[in-house]
Formats: sequence, structure tokens, C-alpha cells
Amino acid sequence: MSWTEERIDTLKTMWEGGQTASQIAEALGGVSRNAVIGKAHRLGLQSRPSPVVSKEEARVAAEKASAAAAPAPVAAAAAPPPPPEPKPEPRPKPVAAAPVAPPPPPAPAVEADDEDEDDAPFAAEDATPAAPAPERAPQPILRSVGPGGFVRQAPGEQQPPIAPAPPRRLVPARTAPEYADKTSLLDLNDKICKWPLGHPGEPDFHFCGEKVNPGFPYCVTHCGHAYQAQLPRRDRRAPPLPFGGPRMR
DNA sequence: CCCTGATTCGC
DNA sequence: GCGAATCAGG
Repeated sequence: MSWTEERIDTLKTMWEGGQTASQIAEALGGVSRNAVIGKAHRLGLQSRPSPVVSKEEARVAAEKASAAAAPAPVAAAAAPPPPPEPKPEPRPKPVAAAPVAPPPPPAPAVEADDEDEDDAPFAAEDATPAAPAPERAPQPILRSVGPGGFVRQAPGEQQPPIAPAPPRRLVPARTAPEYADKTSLLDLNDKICKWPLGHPGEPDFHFCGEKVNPGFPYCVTHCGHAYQAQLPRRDRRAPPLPFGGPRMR
């Protein structure tokens, strides 16, 4: 497999969307997790919260601490003085704020049967996210309603929610005329609503595409769907199963 | 063990 | 440029 533009684009989108390298690799197919990571780095994609980064952070923190304690000739153990020396950071790692999607469906996984070049190339140019969404959505409330209409479970109760759409295969936006103006996966960026409409695998599956409610991954309307106050148990109705339960391989 | 991403290095 | 091997944290 080679890194075609589509595949690179998918990689970027998913990577920036907070998908794990494994998921991306699986979605792309024909590549390993390592390949994805390697490619992502070569593309200059900023790393997301990595387990190993914490080591770096720890080291930097340690440096900072020692630097703070060292500069003052004698004040070593005594008082924690102000950070006098900025210390030229060897690693200007931004360590962007965790971009992981808040509560609902983080990833649109789509299953497709076969992909072939369509008549029209999808107009997924250089989606320039620009703003890396510095703000972390303030973990809203407990209950959310998924796109399928099912009610998500609160932290304490029952079993964990159905795994969020394990991406099997991304359909790189087949832009047929009927839904040429629909928002495809590749059209997603930080500014538009990522609320999925329809179901993955269906031909017209797409995303809301409205302007987002700032700080959230969805538009105001869909934030209203995604973030709802907890209801007392007795007042709740059994969640209707969306589409036949979890999708399996 | 599993997972994660980062890095290295031979190709 | 690519990605397996390796490393290292959770």
C-alpha cells in the first residue's frame, strides 16, 4: 500500500480527530499501526497525548524543578525560588491540549463495500483546521444521547457504553451528485458540527456540518442532543436499541 | 499481558 | 520516504 493523497488525508483527519494509530491503520487497511505513526510524524502531525510523553513531561518538569532549585547558589533546599532561567528547551513540544472528543461518538467509522474512483473527486481540499481548539469542553453532564437515538449510560450504571464505532473501513467520501453537498468525513474540521446523520455504511451517511458551538464538537442544536441533564432513574425509559446493538466485525 | 505513541534505523 | 523493531508509559 502506498500513501495516496486520499489515504494521507484520511490519516490526517482521523489523527487530528483523536483516533488512535491502531484505529487509523485498521481503517486504512494495508498498513500497520507503526506505519501510521511513522507517516503521521513525517507529515509533521503533532502528537496527541502519548503515554510516553509523560516521561518527557516528567523530565522537563524535573529540569524545571532542578533549574528552579539550582540557580540560587545556596537556596537549594530552602525555598522554591521563581523560575529564573527559561532554559532553552530542547524539545519545543507543544503538547497540545488533549483533543480527544468529549462524550459522544468520537469517530465516524464507515463501512463500505468497495471503493472505486468516483466520477467526481471529492472536494476535500486542504482542510485547514487552523485553530487547534485550545479549550477543553467542560465535561458537561452525565447523560447524552447518541446519534442513533439511544441513551448513553451514566458513569456508574450498568455496563459501559457500546464501543464507539470501531472503524473498519473509511469510505473516502464518495461524492455522488445526490449528496455532493453533504458533509463527509473528510470535510470535518474543528469548526463544523461533527454530528453524524444516518448510519455508517449507508450511502448518504454524512455529518451535520453546521458551525460548531464554540468549544464543542457539535453545533448548538446537536450539543443540545449530546449533553443532557441526568434524569432520575425512575423517570427514565428503557433506551431503545439503536440499530441492532453493537456493530461487530 | 494488553494498549498507547515515539524513536530509531535499515531498507 | 517507508515501516518494523524497539522503547517506554498507562
